[in-house]
Amino acid sequence: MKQEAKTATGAPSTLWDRTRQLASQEILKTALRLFTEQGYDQTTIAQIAREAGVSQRTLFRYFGTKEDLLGGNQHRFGQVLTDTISEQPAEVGVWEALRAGVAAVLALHDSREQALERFRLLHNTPSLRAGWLEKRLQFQEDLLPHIEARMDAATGSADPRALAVIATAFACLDAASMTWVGNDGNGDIMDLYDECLAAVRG
Amino acid sequence: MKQEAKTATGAPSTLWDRTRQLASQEILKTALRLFTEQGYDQTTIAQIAREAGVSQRTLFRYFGTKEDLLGGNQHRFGQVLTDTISEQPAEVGVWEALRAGVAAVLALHDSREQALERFRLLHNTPSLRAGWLEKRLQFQEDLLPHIEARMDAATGSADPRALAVIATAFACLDAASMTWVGNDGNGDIMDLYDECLAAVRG
DNA sequence: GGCGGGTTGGCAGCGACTGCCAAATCTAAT
DNA sequence: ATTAGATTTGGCAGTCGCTGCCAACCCGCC
Repeated sequence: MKQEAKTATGAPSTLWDRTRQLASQEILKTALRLFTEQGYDQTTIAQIAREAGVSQRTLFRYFGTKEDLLGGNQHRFGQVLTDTISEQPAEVGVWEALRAGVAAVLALHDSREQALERFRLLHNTPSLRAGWLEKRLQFQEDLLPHIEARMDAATGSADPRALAVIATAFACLDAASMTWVGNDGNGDIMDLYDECLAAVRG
Repeated sequence: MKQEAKTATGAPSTLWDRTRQLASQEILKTALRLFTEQGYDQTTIAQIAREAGVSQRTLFRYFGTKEDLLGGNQHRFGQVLTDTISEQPAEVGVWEALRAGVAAVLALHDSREQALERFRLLHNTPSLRAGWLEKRLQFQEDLLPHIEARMDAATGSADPRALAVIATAFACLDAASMTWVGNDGNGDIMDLYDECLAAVRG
């Protein structure tokens, strides 16, 4: 296992890796199809593996958990988030920096339809929501030092303010996306996000 | 199992229910002890059942999931929250009403030590955190109409503001309790909560 | 052709959780 | 007291997500 040349594109070199990637995509596609067709909880790993033409064991080697099959490369979300925020010029305020990060993450989706589909699945499946929220917690933790640096906050643990600001940003994103889904994808999420923040910061 | 008992007049009357309640408490106590002793994930249902003197099957009949063993009254949290908030006089603002609800819920814990113990378990065990967050989502949903009524918000789903306010309150509670745990229970959570809210609302 | 490193698949097993069924128990009526 | 009826309990098997282990396999390389 050697992952070099990440980020898609170009030459995956060895034919081997190409096969791997193909299998990976096939699994992902099958999983997403079954999830939307019959629901997340009603779809078993065994079924996905069978229809994708791999063994269960191999499926688990590609994707460690069932949640990972949702495709979202959710770990990339965190990467993009922290990267975008840390790239903001120093004089940019915390709220603006966070807004930029949120926008960058939202821009990751291929299409509005795909985003809506995923969001809907996420919001309507309790077991998925839980996992997502947990991942969000990880993001918050990763973001902490960057935000603390932008405030006059000490990095000690006695100051909850940076954490509160981050959590609030996520809370607004949550409220916005939930409303967005409820509206069947009409309107712009970022507008809703701004509206939420305005309501909170009065 | 037991015999005799004509204690006339308890509110719960039937000796039967009393036995049930006893068993329930025994299970809860055993579970909490084992959780703090060896960690949540390292404790199996089989072990709890064995040490509590009931069958696995019965344990699952009392508490539907392992998470429920953490302190059964989490569903009461939601009750107290919504009750407290809806009891606030109409002229009280949303933030104040939410603050009252948070304070009421925090007052539910028997002691500071117990609260700290539970919070620590919650914050340090990923699987537990996820479940807790999901329950919080339910609370948010239950709270929505009450908060919307206090704002000029329409009850339609197009307005994310009420949701954002609620989610922000929870976010601040999160940040506060996390900091509190990090500080080994020193200080008052409500002070931290106020600090968080101040940082967010400028 | 043969070799070594990474990959695959199957199998057994764990832990949470559920359905089913029979035995033990409590409650109420005879 | 002795029934009958409604509950509760425990055990057993089975599902589902997930992991460890091991043999078979496929690749590029000598």
